[in-house]
Amino acid sequence: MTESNKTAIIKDQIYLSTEEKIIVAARKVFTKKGLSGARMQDIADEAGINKALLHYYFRSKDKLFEKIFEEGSKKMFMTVNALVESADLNLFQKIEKIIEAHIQIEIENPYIPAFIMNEANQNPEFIKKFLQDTIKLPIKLVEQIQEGINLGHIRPINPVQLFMNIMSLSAFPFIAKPIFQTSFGITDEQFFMLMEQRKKHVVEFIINAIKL
Amino acid sequence: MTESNKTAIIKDQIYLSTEEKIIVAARKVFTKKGLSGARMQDIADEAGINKALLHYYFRSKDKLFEKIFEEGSKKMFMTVNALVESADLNLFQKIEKIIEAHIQIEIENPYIPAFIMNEANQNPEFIKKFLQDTIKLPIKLVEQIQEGINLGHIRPINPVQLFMNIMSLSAFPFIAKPIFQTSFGITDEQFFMLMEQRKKHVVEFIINAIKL
DNA sequence: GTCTATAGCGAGATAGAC
DNA sequence: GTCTATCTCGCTATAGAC
Repeated sequence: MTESNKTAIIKDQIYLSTEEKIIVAARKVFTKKGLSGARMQDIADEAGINKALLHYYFRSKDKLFEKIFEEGSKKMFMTVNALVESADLNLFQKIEKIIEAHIQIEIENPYIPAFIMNEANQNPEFIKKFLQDTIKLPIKLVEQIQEGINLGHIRPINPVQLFMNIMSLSAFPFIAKPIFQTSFGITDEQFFMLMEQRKKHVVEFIINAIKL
Repeated sequence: MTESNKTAIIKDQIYLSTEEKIIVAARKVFTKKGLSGARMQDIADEAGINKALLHYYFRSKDKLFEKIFEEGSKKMFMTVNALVESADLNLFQKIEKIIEAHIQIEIENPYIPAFIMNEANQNPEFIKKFLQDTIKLPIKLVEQIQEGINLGHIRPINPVQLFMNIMSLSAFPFIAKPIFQTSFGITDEQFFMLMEQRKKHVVEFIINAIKL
């Protein structure tokens, strides 16, 4: 990103290089429309530049998509994974942190869960190769759950099912957002208020479900 | 569907009219690839017929897609909705029936949840118009939850959050199937065994979470 | 009702001027 | 680095023979 680049964009209020403008625009279009649904023209329009420039900065649509998918999936998985495998939280603390962090990230990036799941389903081979370093078995968490059962702190439960529950309760409302909004007849603002409340709700719900 | 039609297809073992073969093929391709990702050629190949025939039976790709989306969304929502709003089940029975039916339908149609959510996110206007008759506020269920709280049968809880929990715990694992399979390193068969177990697991999990 | 051939357009990608 | 113009191909859709 050169200086001449940046200064040319002051009219747009935000001080972004062309490359950054492309990223922002591509993020918006790809996360909404997916790889096959997105059009390079839409991204160019959104960025306020020409189609040819997209190819100048990123060789192809696929390359640009990979960039966006990588940053999106990293954002989603990295924080949660770190918490899932952290060594210095007990089980209940860990569940609380995971859920609060997970839902918070989704509030800030509501399109990402559906975006990732969509591409993961439509192109599993690509995603498996792409995410095999990012997605790991939650060994530490599973151990802690097993330990909690052995010590009689929580009910007997399949750790894998519990892990799926934690992820499901955090992520699904964002994936089903348009369905739930239609069903409940609520605005975006009301939906996000529900999700704010949901942080505490899901933590309590899970603790009540498992604790003895 | 004419007789000559049917008899021409006996070589395929299964006795399907051309129209039915198209539906079956379109269901497979659309649910996997989505509207924008699907190719009419792929559907024709899958059905063992020519592209032109697709247009003969269904005027356009969009029309064919609507057919598939409608049957898919109906299959998913109708049974669950009927249970949600049924008058002759108490709250605990109802939660049990909803979850068992929901997961069972998804075991039989594992691609449908991701299919519906994907299109709902990529084209919310279309979906809202399309599903506004199908998706209703779960009034009866919400009343029963409120009643359970008032009678001291269950903990105080936001009925809307509980409804989202029921749906999340049933649907999300199928949407995140490729992710979970990568994470756990399990086959399709093992995944479906997990989902069979999950029927009872989720019912118990929710009951434990809410009952006093 | 089913096929082959092709029209027609939209989209990704490139050439080349500035 | 950015633009306009254009190439090329793939895809939806239709025409028309059988």
